Amino acid sequence: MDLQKQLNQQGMRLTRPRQVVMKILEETGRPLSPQVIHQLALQDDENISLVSVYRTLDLLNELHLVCRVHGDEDCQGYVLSSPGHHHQLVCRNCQKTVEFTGTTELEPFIKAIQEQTGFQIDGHLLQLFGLCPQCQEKIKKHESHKH
Amino acid sequence: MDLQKQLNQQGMRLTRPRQVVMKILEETGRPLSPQVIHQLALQDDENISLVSVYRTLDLLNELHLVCRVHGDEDCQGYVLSSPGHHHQLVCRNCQKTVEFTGTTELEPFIKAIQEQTGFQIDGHLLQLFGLCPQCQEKIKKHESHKH
DNA sequence: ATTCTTATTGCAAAATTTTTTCAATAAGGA
DNA sequence: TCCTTATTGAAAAAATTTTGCAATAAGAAT
Repeated sequence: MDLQKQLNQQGMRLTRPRQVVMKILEETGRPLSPQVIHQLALQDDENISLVSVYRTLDLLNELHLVCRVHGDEDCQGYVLSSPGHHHQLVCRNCQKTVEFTGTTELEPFIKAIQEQTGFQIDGHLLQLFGLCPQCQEKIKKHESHKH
Repeated sequence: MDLQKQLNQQGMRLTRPRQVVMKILEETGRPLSPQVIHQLALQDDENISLVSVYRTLDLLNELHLVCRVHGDEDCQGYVLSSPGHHHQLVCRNCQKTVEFTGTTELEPFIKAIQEQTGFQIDGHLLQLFGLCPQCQEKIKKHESHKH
């Protein structure tokens, strides 16, 4: 559904800051911190405030239009996410992030843990890390130059 | 291996703050923020500084003796983690956290994603959420009282 | 035990990040 | 075009994290 409608239905409004944040996340396709989003907006001559970036990210997060991505050390970083349950696959070199699904494939695994631990499992957080095709190439070339 | 030895081998020292942080994490078995760890220490009459808690957590994290746990909204929260690759299963009611292994079971799944996306996957973050046995009981009782 | 070296601490201050307040603005239904 | 009010931006407050440095104490050596 259209963001405009989705917001209006709930008495909310599609404002400039919200459009800008969405656009930046769409175009970048990488996890971005509030600060970085703000700077990119300024570079784009969109004078939105950092405060609005925070507020917008909170909102989009509640609407499940973005999700957080967690690195090993740092947390923080938001990427767009499609409706429904998805997982993130992040390039550890360029941070490009793609979604993938597959809760079904996880089911038997989760069932097993459930039985082992007695926990009643009802949610999960799964992120994969690796090298995207482009970065694999880059690094291959770089390696060959060394020798 | 013994923490004392592990530190000394690398020219580091087992200090009071480090012992205290470890002890609190061991006893609590739940993800704790630096602030909370600090307060628990003070309650225990261990006058360590918040700065040391931060520094200790960084250190333990590098040594892979603790790991971060990420909630849906917030990040932040450290729990002990055993050597080797483990995953965390967190009770969404009481936060009690247990580890589980099972990278093997994940392999075929990861392979599939790898082929779909062209990424070369070399790491992952997996956390499960649910209710621990005790909280399941509590909630069951609570429910029955309502009716 | 005692001494010596230096890793580590704690404090104070700085830097950074996030939240709050509130008047001014602008989104969008009427 | 008007009207209501959700949302914004600016400033300030609050909270979190990092840094500099002198004092301390861990642990190896004597």
